[in-house]
Amino acid sequence: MNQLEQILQKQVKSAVNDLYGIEVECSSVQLQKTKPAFEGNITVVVFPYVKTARKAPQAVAEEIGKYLSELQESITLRYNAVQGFLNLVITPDFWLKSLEEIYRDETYGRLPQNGQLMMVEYSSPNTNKPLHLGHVRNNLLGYSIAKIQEANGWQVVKTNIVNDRGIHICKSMLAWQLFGNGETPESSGKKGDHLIGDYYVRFDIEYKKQIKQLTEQGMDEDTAKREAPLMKQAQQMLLKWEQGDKEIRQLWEQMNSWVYAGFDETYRTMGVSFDKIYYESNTYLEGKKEVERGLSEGKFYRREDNSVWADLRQDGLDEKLLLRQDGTSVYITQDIGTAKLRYQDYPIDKMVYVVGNEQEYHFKVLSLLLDRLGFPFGKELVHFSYGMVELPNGKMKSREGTVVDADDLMQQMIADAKEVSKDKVNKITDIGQAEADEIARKVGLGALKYFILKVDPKKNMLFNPEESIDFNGNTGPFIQYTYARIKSILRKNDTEINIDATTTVNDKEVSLIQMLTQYPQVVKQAGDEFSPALIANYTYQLASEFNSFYHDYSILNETDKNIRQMRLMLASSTAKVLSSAMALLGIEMPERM
RNA sequence: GGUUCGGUAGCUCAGCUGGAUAGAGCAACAGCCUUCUAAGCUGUGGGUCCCGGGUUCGAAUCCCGGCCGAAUCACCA
Repeated sequence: MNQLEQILQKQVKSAVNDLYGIEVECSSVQLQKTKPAFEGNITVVVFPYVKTARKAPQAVAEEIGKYLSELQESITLRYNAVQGFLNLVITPDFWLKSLEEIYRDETYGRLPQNGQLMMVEYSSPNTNKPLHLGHVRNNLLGYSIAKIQEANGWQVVKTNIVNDRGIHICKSMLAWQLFGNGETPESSGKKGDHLIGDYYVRFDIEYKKQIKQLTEQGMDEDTAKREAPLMKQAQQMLLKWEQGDKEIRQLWEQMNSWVYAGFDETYRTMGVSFDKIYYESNTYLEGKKEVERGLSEGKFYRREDNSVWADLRQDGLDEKLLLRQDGTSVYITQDIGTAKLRYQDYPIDKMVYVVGNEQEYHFKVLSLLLDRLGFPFGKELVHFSYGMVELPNGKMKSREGTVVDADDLMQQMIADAKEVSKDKVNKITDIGQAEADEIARKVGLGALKYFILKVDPKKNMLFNPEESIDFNGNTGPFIQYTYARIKSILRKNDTEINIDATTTVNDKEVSLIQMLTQYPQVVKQAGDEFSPALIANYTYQLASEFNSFYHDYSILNETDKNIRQMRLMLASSTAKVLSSAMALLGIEMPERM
């Protein structure tokens, strides 16, 4: 709800009351942006009043229009009525005042602190393989959501739960032990996470060989999978890990440290960060304790085989295993422990889990279990569920080698940006190699981030590795470029930026100002709906609108001083909003490109 | 099979809390740089908004029923 809408809703409310005796809520007054085919900035939809008014839509629109334009405090310059649509042209004075307010507001678009704390969990990698495109979507969404909620007044704690234990890690460790010959990141020059990932793949290859061998000897496949020596060894290793075997723990710590160094580098390149990192190796025992407590309080039950279960049938779900018969914990058990520790560490008012939609069932169960265990936050948790990234031939599968590696992808994007910008940047003669590299980095990553974030998070999205991500059109670089052009103008301006109340504004200027006034609502809505895509699409429209204005009108060469000043203010405000909005997406803006 | 989500231009996506003639980008075609950065701007062509009913002044949008696709319903995480 911005100022324009507030004023008009109030005025329309009193109009229909005075004219027809209809009582309406301000919020029920329907306003929309005027379609380009008609003259006007904003349109009042009068259909809701025609029945009670017992007049034709056209007449009602005319009457309300007349009323609005004749008010003492009217902001309506002209109006026209078409069918049931009342199109209003708002006074230049109103637009100029709005522009100046935006220009002067240092924190435009940000809501004041609401005094509440939101924790956002995202990323949550396994430590047995490097990050891929699926993780990239997760990380970008998580980081952006954190920024957006901050702008909406929340104190945000970004957190990461690292899945650093379990059979999958043992597989990598075992393969390294058996086939690694002591290879290290240093000795091989590989990034730590990639090194470990290679051994995870190696395990799978050798494991499959063993299965094949066993089935050829006449064993059925399921048995072969269980009986393969490698699998047995991996399970053995997991058991030793749980028992705290020194040698295994040491190996585990060694390999994890390599992976973390690799992840840190990926996160740094991606530009995401965390305020607090949790490790499942530290939280799963807490989870087991909570399950034991629930058991003793009669909230869960033990089967004859010693396994522990929760009965969720009354909630429309099924029974859920919480502890295996050997007492080891499962995925959900760890999440219970992690949740408990987090609430011990922080006064969390809202907990958000950025996790793919494949885990919707999991979070329904988690919510119910936490609630049942007496945690007041159980019911309130938010599973920010996003869609998968698909390749042209379907889902990414690590085993089939169809994953798009995060590091490779980012480097490729930066290289592409370098290629594209080579000629263009050369036009600006004083850009050196260092700045050129920095520009390529921002542009390449900007293209990637925008490409991913502009899509509605709920939906699955398609990535075709064969087609490079665009740098033209509805893209990150388009917006960065618009920003760089404005900054170029502002650098060349040496006059003070002020505004004169008698200045005129043309259609394109009004359109731009109007779009700028919508920014706070967009931020609010993006926060309410957890949707960076709303920010992305708004930013594109704003940049697009500016480019059209830029093409048609000169700023620095405008001879009318008042108009020039107003345009400088408009350009500056546009740059401010563009960069503010892109920051909410985690996208950096180059000053030149 | 149950549940959830999706189906809009050749492709990738907006629009979905009901409003005017359904929008962008890419791709195709035609124009615009001696003028603040052409990663830009302007124009042309391109649609059974999956199908069928219903609700009403009005439906891509809401409801019901189909069809198609995805996810999930693990002692994997």
